[in-house]
Amino acid sequence: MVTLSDVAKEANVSKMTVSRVINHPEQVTPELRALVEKAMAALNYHPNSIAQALVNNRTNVVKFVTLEDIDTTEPYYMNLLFGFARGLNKKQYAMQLVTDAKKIKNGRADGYLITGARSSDYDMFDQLDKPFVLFGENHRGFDFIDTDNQKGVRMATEYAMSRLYKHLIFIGIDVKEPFEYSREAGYINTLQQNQMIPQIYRIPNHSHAAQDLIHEHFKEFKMDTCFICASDRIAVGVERQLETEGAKVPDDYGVIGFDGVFLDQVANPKLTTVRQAIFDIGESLAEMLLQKIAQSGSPQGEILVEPTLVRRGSTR
Amino acid sequence: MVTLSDVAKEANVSKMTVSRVINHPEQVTPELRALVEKAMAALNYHPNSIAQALVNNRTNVVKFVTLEDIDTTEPYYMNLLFGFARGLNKKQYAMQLVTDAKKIKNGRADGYLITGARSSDYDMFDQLDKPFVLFGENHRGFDFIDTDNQKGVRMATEYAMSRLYKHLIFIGIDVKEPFEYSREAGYINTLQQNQMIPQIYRIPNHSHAAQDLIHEHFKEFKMDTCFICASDRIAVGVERQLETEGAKVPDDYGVIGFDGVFLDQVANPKLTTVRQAIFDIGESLAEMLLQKIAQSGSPQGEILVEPTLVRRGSTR
DNA sequence: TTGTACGCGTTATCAC
DNA sequence: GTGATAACGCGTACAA
Repeated sequence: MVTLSDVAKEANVSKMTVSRVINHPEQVTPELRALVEKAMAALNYHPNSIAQALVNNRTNVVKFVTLEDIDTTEPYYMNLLFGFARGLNKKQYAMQLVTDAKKIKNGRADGYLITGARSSDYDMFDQLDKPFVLFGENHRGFDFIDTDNQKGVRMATEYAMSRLYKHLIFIGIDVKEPFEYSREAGYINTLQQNQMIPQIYRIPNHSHAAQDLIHEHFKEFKMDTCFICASDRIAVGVERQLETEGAKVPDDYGVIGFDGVFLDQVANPKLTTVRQAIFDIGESLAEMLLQKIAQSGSPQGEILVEPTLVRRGSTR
Repeated sequence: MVTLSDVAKEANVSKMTVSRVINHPEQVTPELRALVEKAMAALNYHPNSIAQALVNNRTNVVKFVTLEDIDTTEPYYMNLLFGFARGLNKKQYAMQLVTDAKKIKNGRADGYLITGARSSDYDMFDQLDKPFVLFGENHRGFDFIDTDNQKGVRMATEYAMSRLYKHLIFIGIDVKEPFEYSREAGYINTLQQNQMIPQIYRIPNHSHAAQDLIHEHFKEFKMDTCFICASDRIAVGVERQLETEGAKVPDDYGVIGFDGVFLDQVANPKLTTVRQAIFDIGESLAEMLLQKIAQSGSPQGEILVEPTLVRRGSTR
C-alpha cells in the first residue's frame, strides 16, 4: 500500500507537504505542488480513507434508513438506493441499510438518509446526534429532497384534459402526509383554474383497494372519465378493475399513475404515469448528506425535482 | 466517545487487558475479565471500528457487485440486498453498491459479493485480490450460495402432475448458465422418471417474449397443459397471453413461475411459483463473506438453499 | 497473566 | 511556506 510517507520520500518533502497538497493546496508553492502531484501520480497514490476517518473522528459510513415496512416497499426504492450509492461512491463512503427505527443509533455512522418518514416519526429525529436528510417533503424544516408532487399531478391533470377526458377523478392515498397533500393540491388547483369541481377518493396504497373502489362505484363513473392516481399501485388496480368491468381503456376511461418505476410497465396496457427521477434524487440525497456532514450539520434546505409525464397506453 | 483507555481506568487495569477481554478473553483471568466487562457495560463502551480497521488494515466495508444491467434488475434484488445488509450489520460492516464491473477495484473494501455473474465474467474474478463469494451456481470452484434450482423445478413439475395436468412444458431462459441448466434438469429428470417426453422452449427473460411465444404456438398447446417457467417474468407473460387467447387459467392451462418475489403477486390470477428464500440467502452470503474475510480467504464451499412451492391461482 | 512501547496512515498544531 | 511532533483508538510484539 502506497502511503503519504512513500510519496513524501519520492518527492523529497515531508509528509505534511503531501497532506497539504491534498487538503489545502493553496498553502503550498506551485513548484512543490507540481513535484508532489507528480510523485502521487507516479506511485498511484490514493489516500487511506480509514486513516483519514480515524483522525477526523469519522466513519465514512452513513445509514440508509427505511421506516416503511419493507414488505410494502415499492420497487422504486431500488433505484433510490443505487442512485444514493452512486453519490456515496464518489466520496468513498459506504452505507448500512437500516429497517428498524430502534436500531438507528446502533453502531457508528456520520449521518443518516431517512426515507418513508411519517409525521409521527419526526419527534425521533430530534434525538439524532448526527446530520440527516430526508427523502420526502416535510414542513418541519428538515432538509429534504423530493419530487415536485404538486407539479407532477398538475401535469397529469392537464394532460388528461388535453386528451379530452371530460371527468377527472383523483384517487389518492389515505394518509395525512405532505406528499399526498401536495399531489391533491396539484389536482385541485388545476381543476379550479378550469372551473371544474374536484372529486377525490382516498384509499390505502394497494392495487386491490383500488379494484374494490372501482368495483363498488363503477356505475357512477361516466364515460370519458380519467382517473388521476396518486401511485402506480393504485393505477394498476384501477386499470385492472376497469377491464374486468368491461370498460374500454383508454378509449372510454383513462388512467394515469404516479411513480413511473417498474409497476407502470407491468400493467397492461402500460400506464401513462408521472415518472419520478428516483435515481437522480438518490444521488442528490447522497451529495446533500455528505455536504451536510462536511459542513458539520449546517442546513441544506430543500430541493424539489421535476417529474416527467410518460404517455402510454392507458390514456388515449 | 468512550475509548479503551476509559474502560481501563474505570477497571483499574491497562488498556491491553481490556483489549484482550474483547479479542482473546481466554488469556485473561476470570476475575479481571468480570471486572473489565462490568466497566465496559457501565460506560457503554463500543470498540471504535475505524481504529480497529486501521490497525488491522481492514476497511469494514464490502462491495455488493451487480453485474446484471440494473435496468433489467428484478425486484428481488431488493430482498437480497436487505438480507445481505442484515448480515453485515451484525458485524458492523458497511457496503458499497457497485454496478460497473470496471469500477470494482476502485476504492477500498475487504471483500466482494458478486451477483448476476455470467460465465464470461469468471476470468475477471481471478484478478481480484480480496475474498469474494458469488450469489449463483457456478462450477468453477468459486464459493457460492444459491437456491436449489433443480429441486425447485422438480417440486413445481411434480406439483403440476399431481394437479393432473397431462402435458408439461418447460419455458426456460435462453442463457447458457448453470442455474438454467439446473432448472431444466429438475424438469427433465422428473419427466423421465414418469416416462414422459420433455418439451422445452427457451426465450429471453421478458414477459413480452413469453407472450410472443404463447401467441405463436397457441394452437399447438393442448388442453390440460401446465407451463413450468424458469422465472416469474416469463410466467406473467405466459399467463397474460393465455388469457388473451381466451384460454382458461387455471382450469384448462396451468402456469407455474420461479422466484416468488413481488411479480408473482402482481399477476392475475396470482402465480403459483417456486419461491426463493432470497432474504435468507442474502444474509447467509454476508455471513459467508465475512467469515471468509476473517479466515483470510479460505474456501467456504457452496450452499444450496431449499425453495418453497407457493400454491395459488394459476394452477387448479 | 499482565503491562509497556510502538506502529497503523493521516491531519492539526506549532514551531521555524 | 515548510517541517517536526503529537494525536486519533486500537492491536501486536515483547518485556516483566
